[in-house]
Amino acid sequence: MELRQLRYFIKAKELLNFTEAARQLHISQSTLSQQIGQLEDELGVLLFDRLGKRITLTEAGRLFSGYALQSIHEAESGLQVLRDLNNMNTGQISIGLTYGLRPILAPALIRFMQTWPKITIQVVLGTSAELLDKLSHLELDFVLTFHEAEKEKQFKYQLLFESPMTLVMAPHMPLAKKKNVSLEAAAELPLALPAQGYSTRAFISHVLSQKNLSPNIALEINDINMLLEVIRSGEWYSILVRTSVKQEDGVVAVPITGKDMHRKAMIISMKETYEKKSVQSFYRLLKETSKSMG
Amino acid sequence: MELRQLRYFIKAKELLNFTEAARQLHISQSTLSQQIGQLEDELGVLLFDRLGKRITLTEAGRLFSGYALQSIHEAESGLQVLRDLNNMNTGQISIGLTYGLRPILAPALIRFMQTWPKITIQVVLGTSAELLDKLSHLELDFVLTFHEAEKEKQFKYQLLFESPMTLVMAPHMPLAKKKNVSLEAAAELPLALPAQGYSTRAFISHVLSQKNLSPNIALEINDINMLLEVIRSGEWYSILVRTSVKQEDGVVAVPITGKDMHRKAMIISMKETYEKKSVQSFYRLLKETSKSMG
DNA sequence: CATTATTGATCGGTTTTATCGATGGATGTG
DNA sequence: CACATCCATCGATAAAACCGATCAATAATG
Repeated sequence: MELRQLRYFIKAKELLNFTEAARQLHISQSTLSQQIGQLEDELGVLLFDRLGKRITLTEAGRLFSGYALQSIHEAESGLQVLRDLNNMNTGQISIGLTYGLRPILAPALIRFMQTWPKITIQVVLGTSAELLDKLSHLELDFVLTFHEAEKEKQFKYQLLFESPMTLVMAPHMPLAKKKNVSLEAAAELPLALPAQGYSTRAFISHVLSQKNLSPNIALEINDINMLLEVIRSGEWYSILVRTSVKQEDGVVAVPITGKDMHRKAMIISMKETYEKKSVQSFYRLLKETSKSMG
Repeated sequence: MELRQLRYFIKAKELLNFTEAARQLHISQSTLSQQIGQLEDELGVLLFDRLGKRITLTEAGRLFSGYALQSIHEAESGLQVLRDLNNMNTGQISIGLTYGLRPILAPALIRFMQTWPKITIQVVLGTSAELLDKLSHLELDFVLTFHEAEKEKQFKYQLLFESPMTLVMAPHMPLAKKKNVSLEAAAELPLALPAQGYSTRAFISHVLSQKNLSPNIALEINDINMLLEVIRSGEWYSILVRTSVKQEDGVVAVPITGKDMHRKAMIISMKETYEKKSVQSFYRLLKETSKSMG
């Protein structure tokens, strides 16, 4: 059993396709097939079921993959520790980001890349659930998302800021001059909301159902920028976290009243794994950037 | 970086002697030297300081070794999981044992070897501190020891039984017929005690100093059997946990009064690491064996 | 202090093995 | 039914792990 074989196995497990996995690993398909076979021989069990051309993970493969992943991760953490020790400042950071928090990451990202030019950064957009799943599989260094639910034991949570939910509309709308607006009033309006799957949408649905309100949802859009464009037209209203809306978007955001009508922006990372110097530095940048937010 | 290299590194780190490490790894010294060198090249740091013929771990080596060990351990846990899944019932168990608990392990060991004939068992005798150190370095599956001090977060504790401290003497001594005896009385007697380093000795010293008693220690012996032999002569008394003394030893054990005068026999293992089926079975045997104890 | 033994690094040469391209069988797909 | 796609297998090749011999440095010994 060698780390090389574990790496091959993990990639094959992720893609469930030897040909593609071999391509991504920069080896030939035959090599991958042989190395997986060799690993299976050594372990004494099949890791994949070969049903003709399709392959699926066996129960053994599922059990083993967690340990394989952890083994690889420990070795790479060791490497990273030594890099940090020597201030090599190289390596990669993988960040999970939900759509609503994009405006937060951008400025921090720019400042980070100026101080850590040799670090490669990968940003993965996705839903909160998807990203936390990736995080727990050690595919991400941390996740930036809104989070109010109960905390899981395996994760570490750092609060960045709290931000109120706002009713978003074109500047010329009558409500635009109000200091705030009630959720009940908002539910009556023709709404254009982020599509299902977005954490903001789930949050809105949750608070509405708690108050037994059935909103007037006229439009669902998969993209925040397009959503804002639609709002600017003045036909519809939307409900978004205030920090999702920037000044230059040309819309007005009026806070919605109520004690639960604010969201908590969090950095979520794995507890009890080595945290690279560069990642720690990124946390500081995010917290500084966030001071003015909320 | 491959597991092979990590295994070589760990062995070299343990022995701080490449020649001997290579011998134990069944490879030549030149191979070990090359593989360590290759690993160091890849990591970009020296893991060992070469001061002529002596080698010592560098700071980098110290940092890295924890991750290397963990990486190897995860891979081997994965292997063990699959063996358990297939009821292969092979492998090795390493047990840390303190002297005072030898009588507990022996019967469980015999029954275990009857039901799990293909499992190799390694028993390591040592002081509690030594063994817990080995445990935390994943060199042992579990440790069998008396333990009253506070619990450490990384360990899991399973209570086997509690057993009173007793005054041990030859059967013909006057005190031998008493139901119990006070610590104060015991401190006056000529005592033959286990030597420094034994957990029982540390415990005795601790309770005596708490009561401001200075005992009359006439003899210190490094071996429980020899200690008992000396006691049988009738010249001295000793203080031991009751379970350390068997019927056939030909001595009498009279409980010492006082609420803290009993010791807790524990199974201590690592939290959050995979526990082999065979080890779990060993726990059950130990608990059954212990029911009659205390 | 000179001698000897021991240790780790290095250098060719050998063996092992990881890898590749080609091929074939199996299985979906149009 | 032809066709594309996927994984396993085979022989050949390149890479690497490994070994024995040797050397320099150092510790141990008399």
